[in-house]
Amino acid sequence: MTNPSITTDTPIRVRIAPSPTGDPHVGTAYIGLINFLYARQRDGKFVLRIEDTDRTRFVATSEQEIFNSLRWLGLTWDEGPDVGGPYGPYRQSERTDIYRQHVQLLLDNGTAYRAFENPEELEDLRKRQLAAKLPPRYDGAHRELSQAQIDTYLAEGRPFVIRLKVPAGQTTFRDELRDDITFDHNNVDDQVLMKSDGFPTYHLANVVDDHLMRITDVIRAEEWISSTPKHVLLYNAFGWALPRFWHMPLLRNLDKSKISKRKNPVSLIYYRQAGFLPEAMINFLGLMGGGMPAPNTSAPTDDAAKPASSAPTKSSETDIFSLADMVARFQVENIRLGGPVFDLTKLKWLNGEYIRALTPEAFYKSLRDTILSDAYLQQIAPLVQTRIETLGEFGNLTHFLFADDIMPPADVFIPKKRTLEDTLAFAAEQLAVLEATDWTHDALEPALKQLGEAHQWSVKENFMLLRAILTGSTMSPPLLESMVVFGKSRTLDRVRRFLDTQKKLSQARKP
RNA sequence: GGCGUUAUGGUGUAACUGGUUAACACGCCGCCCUCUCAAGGCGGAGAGUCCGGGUUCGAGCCCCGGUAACGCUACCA
Repeated sequence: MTNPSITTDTPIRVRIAPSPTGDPHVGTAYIGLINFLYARQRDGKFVLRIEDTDRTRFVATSEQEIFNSLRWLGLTWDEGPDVGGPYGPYRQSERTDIYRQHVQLLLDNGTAYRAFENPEELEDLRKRQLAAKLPPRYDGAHRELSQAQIDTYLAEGRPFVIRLKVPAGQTTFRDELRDDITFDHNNVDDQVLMKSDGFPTYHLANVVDDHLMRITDVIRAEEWISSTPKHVLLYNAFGWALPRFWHMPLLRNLDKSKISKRKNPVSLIYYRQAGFLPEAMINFLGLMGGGMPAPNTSAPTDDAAKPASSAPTKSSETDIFSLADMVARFQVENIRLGGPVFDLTKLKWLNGEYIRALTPEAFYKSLRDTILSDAYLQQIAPLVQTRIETLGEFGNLTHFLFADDIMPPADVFIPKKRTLEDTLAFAAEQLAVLEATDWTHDALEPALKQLGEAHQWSVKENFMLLRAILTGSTMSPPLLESMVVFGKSRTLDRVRRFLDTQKKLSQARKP
């Protein structure tokens, strides 16, 4: 009864499917790298698909930033929204008809059904279940509605979702890195496949697209393991062959939790703007989870006989390698499954190695392309023109835009009439507002002022605190303009680091 | 709570198909070099492989049972 698997001679096709909901994520780059390598090593195709089915979280600039960041790292794709390809469109928002047709198939063959509850009712159900200490999941109330009832609801124009009808039993699937994994269907929810707005959820879109795009290997993050049974059920419901599944470990914060912006910079834009070299970044990602054998271990078997008077292996031979090296030697099946900590300290060391390896010319060029680019300097110049009397003073006022270790002393950042605690609490509020605001002067100003009013902080106190955090001083070029120039990801990182450091300081003070 | 996954120094990894004193790198400490700081060189501390059983002449690798961490548990992906 199980579907035939993808056979070994099917041309390899893999994909990454990022969501344009914010800054491009290091996790996307990591999964992208593994997919890229897998395809390149097998003469396969690497597809980029944009999963923009969640209208509520959609960020307009995000897609382009995803393109830019992946290209910056050298992870180029063979098919995608911008380069086209034989299985397009590659943007899910442009494939809604396809999903609608396919979900109709499921409705027709009885593997899916309409459910007419609204979000409030579902939330209610959830709360009741939680209160009764039951696992929160859909109770299947509309699983077996009569045709008459359905028609009535439809005639009323009542909104509905389409859910997967999970049968009794269990599903076992093979994870290429872990062998068989079994889930009892008691633990698989009747997943929503089509939202009431007519857009599919990830689960439906992902299966339909992977099949239609002839994806042979689904290489994605471990967080998807729990929903794989739903996907398998969907493949079965359509009568399609299963792809191979490879679930990669999740990148972690220092405390081992899933990597998050609260605890670690995760934006690829941040890394680019903060002056990390793409070669170092991609190298570092290649270190995560292993999979990269030492250069001489996989040597042809013939000369394995000789003792190979093993000279101490230099770090430059084991930890430092290029994307091309990875294509040549990386082995996905050797990936270690423990979640690797994304350790900035080692990334910075690696980046330093790459910087030192540059010729003086190349080093100068990379400075001029990034931290000292014409574009950057041109944005900065107008901010200081009226504030300096000799050109030599340029650095006095702009040093914070070129430095990475800004930390204001307490007497600078705490307003006269505020306590340390209040100030830090307010700064945390500022961070939350900044995270949620478009990075333009016109959006930032009202957002910050509104926050100040809500907490009875004067504009002066409000802006001065932020100024202190960003510049380390109470005197600087105009705050909002400076923030815009400095960029969202680096500004947020600076505020987060400030809060983090202050938190550690106050903890150290307590005992 | 339920389900799933994972587990080697602080961190990233290595250890052939069970085989000897668990290796390399980052970080940390010390020394050398040096006008300073880096870089570089040399050296050091730091794990007995999550815990408890078992199989075996022999277990980080195999088996059983725990524990912990993480993930999922949405009309998000």
